[in-house]
Parts: sequence; C-alpha cells; structure tokens
Amino acid sequence: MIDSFEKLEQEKQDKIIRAALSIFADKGYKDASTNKIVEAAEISKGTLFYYFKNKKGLYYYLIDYALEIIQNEYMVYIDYTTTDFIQRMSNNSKAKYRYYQEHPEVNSFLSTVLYSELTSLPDSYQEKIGFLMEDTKNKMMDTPIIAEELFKDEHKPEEAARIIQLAIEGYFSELTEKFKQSDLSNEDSEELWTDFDHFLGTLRTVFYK
Amino acid sequence: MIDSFEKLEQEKQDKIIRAALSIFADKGYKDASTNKIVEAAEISKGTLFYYFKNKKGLYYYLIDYALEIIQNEYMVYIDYTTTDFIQRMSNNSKAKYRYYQEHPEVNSFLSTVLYSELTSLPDSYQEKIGFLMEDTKNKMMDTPIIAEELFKDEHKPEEAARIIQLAIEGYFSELTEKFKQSDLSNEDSEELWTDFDHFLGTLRTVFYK
Amino acid sequence: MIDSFEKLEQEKQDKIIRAALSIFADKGYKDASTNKIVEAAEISKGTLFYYFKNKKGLYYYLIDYALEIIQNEYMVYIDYTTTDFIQRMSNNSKAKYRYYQEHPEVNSFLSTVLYSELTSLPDSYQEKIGFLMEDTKNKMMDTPIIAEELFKDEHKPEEAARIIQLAIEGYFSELTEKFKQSDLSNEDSEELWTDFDHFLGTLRTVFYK
Amino acid sequence: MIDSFEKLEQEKQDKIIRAALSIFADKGYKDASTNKIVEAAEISKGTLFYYFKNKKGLYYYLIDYALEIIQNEYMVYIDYTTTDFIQRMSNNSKAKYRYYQEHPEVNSFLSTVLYSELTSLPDSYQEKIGFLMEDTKNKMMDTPIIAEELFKDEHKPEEAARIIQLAIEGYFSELTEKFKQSDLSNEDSEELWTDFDHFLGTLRTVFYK
DNA sequence: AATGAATGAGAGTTCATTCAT
DNA sequence: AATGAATGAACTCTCATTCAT
Repeated sequence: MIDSFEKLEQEKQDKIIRAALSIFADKGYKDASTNKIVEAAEISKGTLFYYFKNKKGLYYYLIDYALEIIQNEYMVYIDYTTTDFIQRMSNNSKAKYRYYQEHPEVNSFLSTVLYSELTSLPDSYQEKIGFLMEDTKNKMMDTPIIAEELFKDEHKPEEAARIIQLAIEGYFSELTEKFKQSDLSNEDSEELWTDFDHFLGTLRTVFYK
Repeated sequence: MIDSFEKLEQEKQDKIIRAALSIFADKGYKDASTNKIVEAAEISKGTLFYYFKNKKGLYYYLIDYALEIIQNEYMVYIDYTTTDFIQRMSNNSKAKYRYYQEHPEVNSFLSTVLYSELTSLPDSYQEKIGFLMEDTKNKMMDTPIIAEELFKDEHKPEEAARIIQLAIEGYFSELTEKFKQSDLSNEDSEELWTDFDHFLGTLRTVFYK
Repeated sequence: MIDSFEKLEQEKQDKIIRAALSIFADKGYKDASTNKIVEAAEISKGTLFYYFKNKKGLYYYLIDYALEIIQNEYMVYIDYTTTDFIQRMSNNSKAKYRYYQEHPEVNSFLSTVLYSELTSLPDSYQEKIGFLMEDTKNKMMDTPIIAEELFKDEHKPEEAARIIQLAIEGYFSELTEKFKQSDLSNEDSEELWTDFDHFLGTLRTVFYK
Repeated sequence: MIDSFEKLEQEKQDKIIRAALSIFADKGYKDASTNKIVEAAEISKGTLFYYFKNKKGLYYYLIDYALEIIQNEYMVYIDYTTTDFIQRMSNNSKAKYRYYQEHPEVNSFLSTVLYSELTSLPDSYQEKIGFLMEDTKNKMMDTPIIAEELFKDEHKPEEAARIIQLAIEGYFSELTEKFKQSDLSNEDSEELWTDFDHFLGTLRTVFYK
C-alpha cells in the first residue's frame, strides 16, 4: 500500500504528509478526522485509503517519517566529541532548536505522539522511540571522554553534570515554550540565544574551574 | 444551569464531578463519552444536560473546580516565609506532592488539560491558568526576603536561584513521571524522597556557603 | 440494549422486525443495508443502533425471534400421535404450510439463514438450529408408535417410510416453489391441496395394505 | 467488449474465468470483490473492465459460460433411450455427479446463482434457466418410450414414475449435501454409491414387477 | 426535576468504475 | 491493449444533544 504512495511525485506526497502531520499534531490520533486530512491535502477520501490501508497505517507511516527526520536532521548533528560537557549540551540544544525551526510540523506531531499517545502505540514503536530517547541522553551523559578535570574539585563530576543537564533542559524547554506562544521573529530570537549563552556562562563559573 | 447543579446535595454533586473528572482525565475532552459519564455518575442522560448546557459547559465547570482545588489544597500551603531558597523549593515540592496524592483525579484531569488541550481552551482560560502558574513561579523566585547571604559570594544570588529552580523542577518532574509509570508503593516512595533530599544536599554544597 | 427495544409499543417493534426480516431475507446478512432497514422501518439511523448493539445484534435477535415463531406456530402443531405414517407426514406438511402462509417473512428470512449463512453463525446457533431440524425429522421417522402393520408385508417398513418421506418432502418443496413464484390466491391453493391429497392417496395404495 | 475478451488466448481467458467463477461461487455476486478477482487472475483492474462492461457483465458472461458447460458436459450425456425408468434416473444421477466432480467451480458457481441469486437476475435469465431445468425434468418423465410394462399393474405408471423421481431426487440431494459437508475421499464415496444402488433396488421391488 | 427514546451529522472504510497514460 | 491512480457513493456505527413525558 505504501509502495504506491512512495511512487507519487514528491510534491503530492509532501502535501499529504504536511496535511496529516498538522492535523494529527493538533487533534491527536483519535480526534484527527480523515475527512479533514483529505480536505487539507486536496485529495479524495478514497485516495487516502488507496495509499494507506487505514488511519492507523497513515499514522504509523508518519511516525516512521518523523523519526527519520529527527534522526537525519537533528540526531546526526549531535556532536559527542566535545569533551567540554557544557559545550556539548549547548551544541545539542542548538542542533535541536534548528530542527524545531526547520520542521515545526514534524516536531509538533512528534510531541503530541510522545506526550499523549506513546503508551497506546505497538510495543515495537515504544521500544524504538524509547531507545532513541534513552540513547541520546545516555550518550550525552556517559560518553567517558568528558573532560572531568574541567569541574571544580569540590564537586563530584556526575552530580555536577546532572544539575547542569536538568538546568539546561529546563531552560531550553522554557525557551521553546516562549517561542511557541509568541511566534517570535528571528531578530528577537537572536536576543534569546544571547541570553542562553549567558546562562551557560553562569553554569561555567559555577561548576568549572 | 449551573445554579441548579450547585443546589444539589453535595454528595450527588461530588459523584458527578468525580465521574466526569476521571473520564475526562482518562480520555481527553473529545473522547470522553457523556454516556460513560452519566453511567459512572449513575444519573440519566437528560439530567446531565439539565445541569450543564452542554459537554463544554461541564468541562469548563470542571476546570474551574480543579483550579479552585489546586489553589485551596496546594497553593495556599506554599510557604514563602522561609528565607532559605532551597528549603522553600523543597517545601513547595512536598506540598505539591501532597496535593498529588490527595487529589489524584483533580491532578490527572488538570494535567491532561494543561498538556493536551490548553491551546484549544478559550483565551480567558488560557490567561487564567497562565497567570496562576506564572504567579506561583514569580513569588517563588522574587519574594525579596530570600536570604541572599546564604549563597556563596562568587555567585549572583538570582542566577544561582534560577539554576536551583530549574534543577529542582526538572528533578521533580522526572520523579512524578517515574511515579506515574511504576505505580510505586509508599515504601519505594520513601526511598525516592531520600534521594530527593540528597539531591537538595548537593545543591546546597554547590551554591551555599 | 434489547431491553429498550422490547419496551417499545408492539406496533413499532413489529414494523422494525418486519422491515429487517424482509431485507435480510432478500439480501442476506452482508448485503442487507441498515440504511435500507431504517428507511423501511421509518426510524432514524441512530435509533436502530440505540435498540441493537450493531447489525449482528439485530440479526441474531431476528434469528431468535424467528426460531420462536417457528416453534410456536409450526412445531407445536406437529402431531406425533397419529400412528399412520402418511397421515402424520400429511399433517406435518399442512402445519408447515399454514406457518408459511401466516409468516411468510419469517419463513423466507429463516430459509436464507439456513441455506446461505448457517455456517457463519456462532456455534451455539448452529447447534440450536441443527438440533431443531434433526429433532423434528427424527421424531417424524422414529417415533416407535408408527403402525407398521399398515405397510404391505413385502416392504420393509423403514425403507418404505424413507421413500414416502422423500417423496412427500420433494412434492412439498415443489409445491411451495410454485406458490412462491406465482403468488397464488387461496382459491387456486385449494386446488393444489386437492392434488396433494391425491398424491398421498397414491402413496397409500403403493405402500399400505 | 466481450469480443475483445474472446479474442484472447484461451489460456488467459480460462485463468480469468476460473478466478471469477471461484470467487463469485464463494462470496456471491455482491460480496465478490473485483479486486480479488483481478488479483487471482493476475490482470490489472483496468483490464477487467476493458473486457467486460462492468461487474454485472462479467457475471452474466459467467452464467452463460456455466450454462454452456452444464449442457455440454452433463445434459448431452443424459441417456433418454433407456426405457427402464429407474435405470434412466440412475444414469442421469451418475452423469450429473460426474459433472460435479469434473467441474466443481462451475457447479458451485451455478449452485450459488440458483439458490441465492436467481430472483435478482433479469427475467431473460430466469426463463432460460427455468426452461433448462424444466426441460430436463420433462424429458426425463415424459419421453414416451418408457417401458410401462415394467411397472406393477396396480400402479399407474406416471404416478409411480413421479414418486420414483421425487424419491431419487431427494435421495441425491441429501447425498450431495453430505459430500459437500464432509469432503469425502473417493473411498468413502464408493460406499455411498453402493447405498444409492441399494436404494434403487428397493424402488425396483416396490414399483416394478 | 428528571428521564431516556430519538435524532442526524460525521466518523472510518470499501469498492465498482473511470480515465489519462 | 493494458494499466493502476483516483474517485465518491454507500457502508456500519458513535455520539452530543433535544424534547415529550
């Protein structure tokens, strides 16, 4: 079924994917209406079900699609080689943010999936997604080439790293929250990044020698 | 319409509210079935629509109800008098947790509302809720009687406080996430609190003299 | 669900049952459209599903209904006390025919069920129906009080009875076939019965002393 | 349209016919899916509708095809020359059975048509089929060269013949019913034919001198 | 005040048929 | 001659809401 979809011209595929992503993101799986999707994609009802076995088939296709995007457009850009932990977190945040900006529909779709519907996905997806998230976090925290000598001697490096991680994550999620609400222009966004860098500076003075 | 509902004997009101809260929490607004609600509340279909104009009316009523509970059962217990910032955050977390335990239906209803359906609420509700959350955070941070002399001299108190706040919030949200998933018994919960206290200890050694 | 249906005024129940019976009889289970049923019964789409859980629920209800009719309106009238086998078969045919005439919709519904859809029914129904049919046939053939002395000495009674049974059944099924096709008035029907009686007479002269 | 179909190489025609016959036999007209048919026939959707105006066109074509088979493979083998009526019926039954075995798809298709969908066919088909069946029966009964002198004197030959015919038809239809249900191996089938012959023997002793 | 029978719009899905290629 | 992408009407079923009682 999906074969026939992937044989479509890219443009038409994209239109359908964008329509579906945004409606699923908005309403969640159950309340997303296939009627609305075909309307937004400007195809007929029958056509959607010609491409995808059923609503669930479309949904899973989109999850796969989104996971691929997140991997190719975000995860591959994470740089685990930096031994400076704060620098590494900072790079990561910026890579994540770039992906947010470039694939807002993918991101909001995936957020909805993760927050609201993860538990009702088939186990294979739960594992796949769980692994992806765990793996990133683990690599971020555990990669042994972290330069522990950067940390002040009075702090245990893993405890310091934990606090740094929570702080940056918290900071970042407030940041994206603000972006979402206020639809900030890029100019304002500059300012926010400056503030973020300042925040990282503070963390440095707190935890680093 | 709501007048007639509030004239009901408390017991019956509570039964309806509890039924509706738990079903909305479980399913979200759209997928909550009024049939299931009246069944759980042991009233007739007509009765529900006699008390509330429509499903949305019931939903908004419950939001108001839940906000009142959260205010009376959690927010009033926040102690802004403690001048030790970490202590204050700790008290707050514990107060929040107590409310979680005592009003699980209210809490899970409100979580669902906040995470999944906030954006589709009328602006008035969005503001109301936004204000409530902002206000708490602001009070937590800004109340000037914070004992700034506790902080190490090399840190700006407000910057230190910000990091502490983000770290504790992050820690706490991971904690409640774990609670949700694993349905922990109280015994296990003890252990988690010990770990939390240890975490606070670390924060103290980092930021306090 | 069925409770609410059976609380309806008899007239309305009958209208729905008649509509559903005739459409299921005509089209078989799968091709019978609930749309057409509600149209014929002059009720709304929702109402049918208010009374019956789903299409299958309605179908099974009708089978039960039909089996009850066939039992009360046909089977109880079978007289196994007559020891004259041909007479017994004759009585049976006439009882069956009377039920055909009085409950044509029930009969054609049940025919469709038996011929076309029996194997896809739940086992419980298959057994129920199978038993009903076997039982009637067995009682008809085996009831030991058959007056074997009526048969000519040169024939084995059971072999004679078998031929008689097949002949009468065949005759009768041709008869009802004709009735179906030609929508005969009662007057013509008289004539057919005369012919039937003549046929039985022939059987008598062949097999009886 | 059918012209183009009949210009196809025989092999391809057969493949399509066999696919369609078996699916119509299995599911009946309405529930037979043209998708399944083209899949089984290994042709494309468009091709089917290029050869046949529409689903109904295909169906009617198959009825014609099947009627031709039944005529060429069964009816021409009926031997009306035997003057022994019982022998003639016996031959007929065996010819019919041979055709059952050799063209099971044709037979089960035609059974489905006759039992379930006859009444919804156009009148022309109903007549055609009705005539075919009547005609066979009439020839069987009326062909004047029946050796009337075989019958016992006390029976009217035509009345005796009628009973014999009904008995054999009934016997045979029970037989094929059993075959259908139990998917009998040939070995078991032998036994059934022995029983059939015994049955004919009984008929002989009853009606013949 | 309280009931529950009745409604109809809209949900996901199937399928014979068309038509550009 | 042959394809298969595309269609839309019809399918079964759900559900918030109304209203006579």
